[in-house]
Amino acid sequence: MVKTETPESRILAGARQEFIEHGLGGARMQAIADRCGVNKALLHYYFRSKERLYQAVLQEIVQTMRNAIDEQLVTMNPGDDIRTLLHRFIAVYIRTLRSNPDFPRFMLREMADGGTNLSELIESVAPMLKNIPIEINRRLSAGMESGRIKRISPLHLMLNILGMCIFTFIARPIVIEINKQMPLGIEFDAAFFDMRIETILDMAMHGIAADPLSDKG
Amino acid sequence: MVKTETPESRILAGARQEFIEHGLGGARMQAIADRCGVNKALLHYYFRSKERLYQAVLQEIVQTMRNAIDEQLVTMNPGDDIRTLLHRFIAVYIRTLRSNPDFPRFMLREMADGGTNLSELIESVAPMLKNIPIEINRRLSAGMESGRIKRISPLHLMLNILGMCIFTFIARPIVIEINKQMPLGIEFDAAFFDMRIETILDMAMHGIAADPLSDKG
DNA sequence: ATACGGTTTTACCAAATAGTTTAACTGCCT
DNA sequence: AGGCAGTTAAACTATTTGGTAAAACCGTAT
Repeated sequence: MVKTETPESRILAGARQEFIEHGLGGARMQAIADRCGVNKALLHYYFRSKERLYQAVLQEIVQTMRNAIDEQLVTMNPGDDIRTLLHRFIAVYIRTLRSNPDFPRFMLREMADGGTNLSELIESVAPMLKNIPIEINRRLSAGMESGRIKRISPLHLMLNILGMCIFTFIARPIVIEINKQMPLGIEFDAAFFDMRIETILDMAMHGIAADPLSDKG
Repeated sequence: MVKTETPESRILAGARQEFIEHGLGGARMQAIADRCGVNKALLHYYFRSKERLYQAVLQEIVQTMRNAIDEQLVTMNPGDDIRTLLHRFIAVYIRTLRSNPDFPRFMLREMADGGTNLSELIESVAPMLKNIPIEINRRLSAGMESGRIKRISPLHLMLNILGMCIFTFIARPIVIEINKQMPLGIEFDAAFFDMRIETILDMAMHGIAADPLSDKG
């Protein structure tokens, strides 16, 4: 008799949607209640206040992301070369965000609001922002010394890679809108995201390789 | 006797700040009035409602961006090669956003809110999203046929370049926060943004050059 | 049946807030 | 002085909304 759908979980689900769509300030408790077909009083019964409910939702999302990423990271082997590392890194990002398409929107709003929970969010993304870059940086340093990899600021490299990954999802509504105005036949399907991974990896690898072209002074 | 500071302009300035910091829903008319040392009634005297005031602010921001970009674009010459075009494109983006650091924040919130005004925003950014890419695409096609440039989807290329440019500003609060937790001596100064332009251009150019490395099947 | 936890219903409170109104004030022009 | 546009002050309305209170409802286990 395992209840797969407790009132709490239903409320959390409804609240998550509402918060994602309208943010903390814009969300309405009544709307949340309506979403999950539950009485407004029950929201306060389970979660003391709107603020606490929001925190619960935040925690849930962060936890989901953390798990998804950790799950993928265990496949990362210290013996892998830089290309494999970057590939894994990029794939983790794209795939995890793809299966949690709400996360970027949620995070963007948090950031736009000045994000009181920003540091918490950052900490939750620490595995991505710290551990992996450190591992990658080690390969980079080695590569630089051996001359196979060009001197590049790790920060800039990370900004570039993360930007290419995350912007994919940020631009989604824009691309869809443009697609409406002048159809380009763009679909956000599995193939698209796989192509994204390959393209980003390719650009990153060529970007860090020691100058194969001599179009720079 | 030119009034450089009309009541309207003062109100718009105050409103812009308030809307940027708290969004349409979060902004308070009283707070706007306080910001510019003006009576609340005057807000309604000049701008009928909160919604209209917001629209006015939106228009102002969009116009500012459009002007800044147009201004830079006139320097773009059809005879320029792909590298020059990309450099100009990237520089316009970085520099324009840098001198209007509020814009990304404002736009992100608009997008997070589902952006009723999104299509308008997109149209305003059309010169960047359409005209230039078209010009660049022409060079790309020519380069691809001649074999100097590798086959790459223009959409993916644009997502990559725009991502690297825009994420610079999106990540700003994150980088600052991380810098607090473990100081890396990162400054968002002119040198940093110039370096950003060079790095992005470099990565983009190497990314599109016909395979100089053979690390791909 | 009955006692109980979870749930609903309904009504209500208190605070915040957009917007209105009206009278008074202020500087400027004639 | 008198008038006028711009501006302020302050009280007020109407509405929304988070949160509370209390009574009733309902299924279930004892």
